[in-house]
Amino acid sequence: MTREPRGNPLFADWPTGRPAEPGACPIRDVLDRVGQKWTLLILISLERAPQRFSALQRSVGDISKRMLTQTLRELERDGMISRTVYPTKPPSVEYALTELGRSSLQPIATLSDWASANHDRIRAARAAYDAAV
Amino acid sequence: MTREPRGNPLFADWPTGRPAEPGACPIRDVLDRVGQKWTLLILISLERAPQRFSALQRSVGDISKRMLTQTLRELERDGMISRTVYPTKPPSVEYALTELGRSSLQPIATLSDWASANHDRIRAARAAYDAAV
DNA sequence: CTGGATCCCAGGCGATACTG
DNA sequence: CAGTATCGCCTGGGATCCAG
Repeated sequence: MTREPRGNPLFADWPTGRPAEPGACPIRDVLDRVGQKWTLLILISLERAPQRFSALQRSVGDISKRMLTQTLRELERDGMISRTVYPTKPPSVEYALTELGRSSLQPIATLSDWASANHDRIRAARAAYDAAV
Repeated sequence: MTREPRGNPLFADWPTGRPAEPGACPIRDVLDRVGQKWTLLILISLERAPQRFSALQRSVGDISKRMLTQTLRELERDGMISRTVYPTKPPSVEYALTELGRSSLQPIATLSDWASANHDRIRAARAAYDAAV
């Protein structure tokens, strides 16, 4: 409640804009990932069962190979999923959630539940706002 | 667990790409908002106290007027915040969380807690991944 | 003081074609 | 099968100037 020199210390290294430390803020860091177009779809799809590249692509829907690869790489780098290569004649690669990845789905479910529960209110608010143009 | 014609029904209208229904999927809908660069900062900043435009701008940090205005509009449209104009000589406008907005901060806090708790693991995973180039 | 209008760039993302 | 490479579009978002 006291004065702060420039906003809340909490915010000090928040915005992504700061070129200082990439990944400085945990929340931004996680949110930037989760906010990406395909991340959640992939995580949820993998929650049902470990899957191979093409199965994943079919499961997720209309994702391009490019984005599937890219998102999988990022998730792998973050330790959310594992990638196992089986050196068969046509190579097959299986992706699976790690413990970390699985644990992330719990808080995400909380948010998702809120979204489902309040979506009607949001839509109503939008309709009202738009009507009031 | 049965066969689905084209992936999980859950995914049917998920991706933002679908021009069919904007806001068809609650989770995408909410996530697209929350994933935006400034949304969370503004919500959290307003949680501390209702604030006026310029106070908000200072509080959030290095946000431009453009983005502040835009994000506030979207949040207002979604019914997450309220906007009250006081017709003083130089007009002043106060923004505050609505009940809906306040309620959204709870699930967000859950996610945020997870992020804080696991950020070290994520950073470690990244370091390991990058080292293994 | 609180925005709106405009300009412009970087990056996200899709489509397509090629490879081990 | 599981990617990689390239291109090109479109949007997010910063900077700047204008207005009530």
